[in-house]
Amino acid sequence: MTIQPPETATRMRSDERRELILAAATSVFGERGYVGTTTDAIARAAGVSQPYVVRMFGTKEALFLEVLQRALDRLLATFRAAIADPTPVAGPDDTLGHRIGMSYAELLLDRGLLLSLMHSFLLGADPVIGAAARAGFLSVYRLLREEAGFSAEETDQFLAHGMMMNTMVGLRMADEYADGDPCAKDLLETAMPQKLELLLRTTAENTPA
Amino acid sequence: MTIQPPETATRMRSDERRELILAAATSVFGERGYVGTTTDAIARAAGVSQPYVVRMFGTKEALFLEVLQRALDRLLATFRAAIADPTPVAGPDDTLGHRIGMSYAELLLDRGLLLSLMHSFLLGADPVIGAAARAGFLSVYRLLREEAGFSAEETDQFLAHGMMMNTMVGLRMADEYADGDPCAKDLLETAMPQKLELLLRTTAENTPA
DNA sequence: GTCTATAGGGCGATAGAC
DNA sequence: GTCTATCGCCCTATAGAC
Repeated sequence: MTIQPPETATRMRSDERRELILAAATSVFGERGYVGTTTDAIARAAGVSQPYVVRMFGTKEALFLEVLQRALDRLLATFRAAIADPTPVAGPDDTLGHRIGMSYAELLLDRGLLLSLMHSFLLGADPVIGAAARAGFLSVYRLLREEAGFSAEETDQFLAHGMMMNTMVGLRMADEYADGDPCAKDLLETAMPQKLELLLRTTAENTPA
Repeated sequence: MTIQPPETATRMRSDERRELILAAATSVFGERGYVGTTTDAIARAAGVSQPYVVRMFGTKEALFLEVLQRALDRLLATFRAAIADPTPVAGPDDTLGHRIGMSYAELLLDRGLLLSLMHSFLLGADPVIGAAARAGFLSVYRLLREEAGFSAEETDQFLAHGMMMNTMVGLRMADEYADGDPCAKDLLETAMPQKLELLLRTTAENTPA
């Protein structure tokens, strides 16, 4: 009883593996979507065997649901931090909307997080994933209304531009920008002001598809 | 030479079948996405055999690309008609943005059209589909800027709310609305003013998944 | 032109060794 | 706890009859 039970060390390791797999799954799900992702691709990205991934989470669907829940928790926590943080952001626009918007854009750095959510938003017809996705979206809506104090119109503006940003990321529109397309340049500079640099950084890392 | 060649009658029929399959494919792709859709599901929806679908379009990918192209052509034509149409719409808001926005919402009646496009917008990592999706999105952007005369900011607003609407449809958020969720009610009434009735009509038809 | 039958490959999940 | 091996299913695409 004086020493830790022997399982502790291994369980620690197991938890780390779990986090590693969840991170890999978030990335791959974000890139290829729920159906387009194979448990083998996740396993390779995490450096483990495919059956191990399935064993640890039961099913591919359960794994995706956990990725969604983590992404949502992270998103809500980020917004709450932005609401609570009294530090003003750089630049002339220091509204709460802008602060939360910038914190949203920073989530781009977590590879696949916003895209995994976005993919779930198109799976509303799926009885399990669709229900989770709707509940998740509504919880974000509620936070903005009730905790950030946004009006219905402000919330709509905020969410619409969030969906636009997710779409730009999903489209890999930054590739056109990098190729010098002037149209893509206008589009991205207007759709993601002050966030474009962040996007381009993320894209460079994600190049090896 | 006085009579039509005998192929004509059958070719007519073949074209009708082709349109039938394209309509079915648009619906199913919109509902389940590119990867989640089986050629067999499309075939059943169109009342033909699965190999016939593949034979007619070569591959599932080629079929999806044709669905995308048709959807895009339809979208661009709809916008051009709204720009050219001098008839004012009902209600106090008779800006060009509102007219085009309403014409966009009417595309909801074509089952799966906007959702098939939206699904392609998340497949930017796919070398073939991603390239087509980016080009398609940019062609819409160009039309709004050059033909509708929108500023960069107006275009951003328009597109952002379009993506928001697509997301609401993909999420089946109207189901929550129908279940009486007050949060979903606020959300939808603000995100899709004057278009909600249109959405609810579409959803009712799409109930059998 | 449209079908039935089926090949061929890939995927999620299970069994079982270590 | 993690692996290798493998089952069984499903899906795209092809072959070939009518």
